[in-house]
Amino acid sequence: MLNNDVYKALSDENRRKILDLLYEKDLTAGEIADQFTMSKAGISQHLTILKQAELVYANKQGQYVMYSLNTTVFQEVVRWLMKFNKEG
Amino acid sequence: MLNNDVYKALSDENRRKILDLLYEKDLTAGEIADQFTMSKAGISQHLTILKQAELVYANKQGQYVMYSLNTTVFQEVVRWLMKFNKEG
DNA sequence: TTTATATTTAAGTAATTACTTAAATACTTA
DNA sequence: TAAGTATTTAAGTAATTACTTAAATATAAA
Repeated sequence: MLNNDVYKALSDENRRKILDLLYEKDLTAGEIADQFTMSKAGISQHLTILKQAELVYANKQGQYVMYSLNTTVFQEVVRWLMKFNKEG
Repeated sequence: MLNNDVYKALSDENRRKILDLLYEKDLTAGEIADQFTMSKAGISQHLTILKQAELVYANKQGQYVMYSLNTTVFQEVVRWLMKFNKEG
């Protein structure tokens, strides 16, 4: 995991929205795409970036790919940001 | 403050390094630039992006501009990230 | 007031990013 | 096996980003 990949992944509004959706529940690529006006291919590319940053897991289930959050990487970002935060 | 500006600002490695430097102590634009191989103009542009995201303050002191952290905005980012964090 | 120093702004450019559509791949079901 | 559905990959493009150098602005000091 490259630290830079995580911040780059988080820098896109659509990708942050994907994370918000996955926070509610696990979703297939198609279910995620349904929440956007963008093409499925575009969403697939965003999912690849999130996967590479290790912010999400992808599990093939038959012809579907189920996406879920990988919460472990968020910690590192929070840890770095927390040091700037008055409230610790 | 636009939320998106903050994530965009944090997505660049050089800008994160600037924040790390300012965490140690307040610095003038020139002192910051001295820590990089990049041109002073390039650093000035990065500082503008950090200012716009309200991650730093800029205070003119004579011919110098003293930069310092604005810690308040970090909180919002931490708050969003924390929800994804098991330990949050 | 001239000269030097600090910083920003402007203009241009190369690289990267976020998309698109079309084609390919993988699986399911008739 | 053929056809349908889900997803990814490829190829192309427009917009954005991160830089550069040169010029402009502001202050300080000779």
